[in-house]
Amino acid sequence: MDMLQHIALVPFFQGLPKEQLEQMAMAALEQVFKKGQIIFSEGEDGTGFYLVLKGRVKVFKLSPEGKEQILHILGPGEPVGEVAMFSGECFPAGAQAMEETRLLFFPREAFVEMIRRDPSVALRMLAVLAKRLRKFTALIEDLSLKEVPSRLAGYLLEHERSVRTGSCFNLEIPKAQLASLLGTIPETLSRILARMASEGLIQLDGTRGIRILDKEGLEELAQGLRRLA
Amino acid sequence: MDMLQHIALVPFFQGLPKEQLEQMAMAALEQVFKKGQIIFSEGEDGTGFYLVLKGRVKVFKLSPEGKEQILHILGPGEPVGEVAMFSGECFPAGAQAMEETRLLFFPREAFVEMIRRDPSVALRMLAVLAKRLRKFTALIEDLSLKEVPSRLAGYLLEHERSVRTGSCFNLEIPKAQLASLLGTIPETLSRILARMASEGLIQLDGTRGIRILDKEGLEELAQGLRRLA
DNA sequence: CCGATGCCTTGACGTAGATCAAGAGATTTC
DNA sequence: GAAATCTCTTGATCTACGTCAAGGCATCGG
Repeated sequence: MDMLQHIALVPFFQGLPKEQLEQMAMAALEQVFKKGQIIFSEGEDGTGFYLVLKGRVKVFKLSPEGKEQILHILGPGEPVGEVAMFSGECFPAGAQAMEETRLLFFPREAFVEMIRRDPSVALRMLAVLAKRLRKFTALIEDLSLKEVPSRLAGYLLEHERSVRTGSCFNLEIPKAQLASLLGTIPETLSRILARMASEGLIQLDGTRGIRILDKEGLEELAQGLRRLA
Repeated sequence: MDMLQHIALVPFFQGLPKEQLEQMAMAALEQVFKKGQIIFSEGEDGTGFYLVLKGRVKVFKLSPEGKEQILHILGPGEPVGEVAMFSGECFPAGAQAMEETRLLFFPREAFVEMIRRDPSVALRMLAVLAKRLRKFTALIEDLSLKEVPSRLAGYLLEHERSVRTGSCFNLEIPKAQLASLLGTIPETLSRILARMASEGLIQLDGTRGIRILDKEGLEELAQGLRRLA
């Protein structure tokens, strides 16, 4: 599949005239990253942005003591590294491939030029950034106003639709990563999953399998209306 | 001072051709809010955005139990409520006037039209959203990876330049608000200020006065290289 | 098939910070 | 200028969660 095909399939570019797509395809540079490879590090200069074609990328912060907070996990069709590009400063966080990942890199100039030709591209990007701000708002709320069981319940309800097998589903990331996404550590996550299971909210099945037994209960937990015993 | 004058002075619109400014001035609606008045609430629909002319606005989240987390405090020249407008969903947080405040309201359509006429407006807005994302990243990092003394030290260093009187300066917000901005509560903030004072890092002077005695010490604290005893 | 390496779980313990409660200054109001 | 209200401080306690340490289960290479 050639570059133009790739780009045309990305929701972000849907509905754009063919010349625009061709122009972007010309400017784009495909890059492949192996699992665990660093895509960029906090503090580096951003001269453009990436678009995920395949795989998953985590964007994260590290504390001096080595604790990690995942800011978001991005999959196919989502842009990465655009904040540095638009604010004209360095990357505020690092990015790493969580699995074999293919990315397209777009230099800043090509993108700015595209906006000049078709301002609707700007509106799309504004919508993407606005959605991202909304997600960050939710994360801030979680970290500041909710406790871990609440956050976890929210996550489970949101990702119920992940990799299903039978009536259960599988977490699509290792538990250590989930802990880092929820702003906690693996030990705590493990304990809370066990408590949820013992209260009949969920059923654990092997390392990654989870079955939701009491959806309402989880929803109450997520909203802070209920607490674990 | 008429509307056009106001708009022309806002950094956000600087350098735009006169017709554009006139167009925006036509579309803008001035609104005045008293101290404490709600500008919009979480969950409402956003049909446009606001620009602060005078005063200060806080954007915040509330927990079911009533605890507040301030997301940011916006002053003259800064836009408010743009996330809802661009993402096409409801406001993700509430906004309230912290003092007598004058705002300009711009309906969504007028702004979109402006972008079509001059795409550079979109780039400015992208830069604003990107900077905001960066600030949220820092807040997430604070909440997840730093402890309160660290966050407070960072705040003091950033706002040293606020309202100065002599060699001290005054906090420009009440301590309860500062606590909410740092993701803690007034009692904890009070205790930590007292500890900083007893360690000779700062000197407290009345209700809002603060003098920084040991800037390096605060910087080490902010970076997590040092801890309070 | 078996040891090794990495992920996950469980237990005992420590601590930052929230909660509850009471008082001390400020600031406003009439 | 006294009363009332608001804001801040300080103390005693509680608790959610992190830390440290050890053991259980997987998956993988030989």
